Amino acid sequence: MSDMLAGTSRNTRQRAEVLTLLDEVPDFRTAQQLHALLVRRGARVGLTTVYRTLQLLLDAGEVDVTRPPGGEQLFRKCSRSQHHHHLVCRQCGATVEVEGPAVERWADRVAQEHGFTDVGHTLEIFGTCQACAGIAG
Amino acid sequence: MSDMLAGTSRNTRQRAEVLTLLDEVPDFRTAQQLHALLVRRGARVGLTTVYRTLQLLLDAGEVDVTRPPGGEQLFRKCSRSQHHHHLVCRQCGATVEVEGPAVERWADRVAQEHGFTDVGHTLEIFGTCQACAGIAG
DNA sequence: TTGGTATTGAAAATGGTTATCGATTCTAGT
DNA sequence: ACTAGAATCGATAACCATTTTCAATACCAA
Repeated sequence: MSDMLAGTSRNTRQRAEVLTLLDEVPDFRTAQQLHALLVRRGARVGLTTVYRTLQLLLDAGEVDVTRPPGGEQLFRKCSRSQHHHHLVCRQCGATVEVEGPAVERWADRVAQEHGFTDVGHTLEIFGTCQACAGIAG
Repeated sequence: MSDMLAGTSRNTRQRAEVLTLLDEVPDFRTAQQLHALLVRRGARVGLTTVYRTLQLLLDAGEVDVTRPPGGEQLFRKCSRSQHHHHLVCRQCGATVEVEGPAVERWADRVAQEHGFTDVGHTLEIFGTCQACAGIAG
């Protein structure tokens, strides 16, 4: 697992299980879904530990989180660590990483024009992917 | 209150109180904050009713909702009913309505290119407004 | 006015997420 | 290896925003 976390952290079996799973699942998933997947494959990891590890990975910038309108938090280990956004299927969580340099500039400019500082933004695109449209279309 | 809601709905005192308050508060507020404001001014409205009325107004497209990372839902009656986005102060909820036609087109094009249908997006800019920066800057 | 129905709201339930805390496990030092 | 000390685990309880329940009430058409 190398040094997934800085400072005083330990490489435990549980964290390795969560990291391995995240590498295998390409879609956005809830913490509870990830925990269920771990249990199903026989990995003995508590739900609490899944939440904690995801929070650690979030702080380390190793995973992304998004929250669809009316839904719970979704986690995903993205291929790129740089700033980007997502196109996410509402049904299955299938994800496409997208970049929008023009959007970044636009958001920063708008905020600056109104005297806002310490600016950040959230931008996610939600829809139904081709596979899910074919099933329940 | 006129016909704020279609179909079988009634013009109750409680709904009028919530609507009046929303017209007076220019910033994004949580349901609980709005309820507290109502109680403070002597309006006898239950928290449940505030939640329910906000949901009705949401369905009717009369109020907007946003959810800052790690926070609860924020509600606001916007001046324009057409699609737009917000620049919101993390501290006080001060809000600026903004439009980004280029962003809309970009989001729809990206989704279409990947075969997604029934597409929507969330885009909000969060920061610290000038007033709050002056207080705790 | 009156009857039927939508609405209210206090209280309880819900459900995702976080805190507790004793048991366990890793790591460094010897 | 052994041991001490700290980090981690995880079952359980707590948290808290939001929703549901359901009996009492308020609205409105006739």
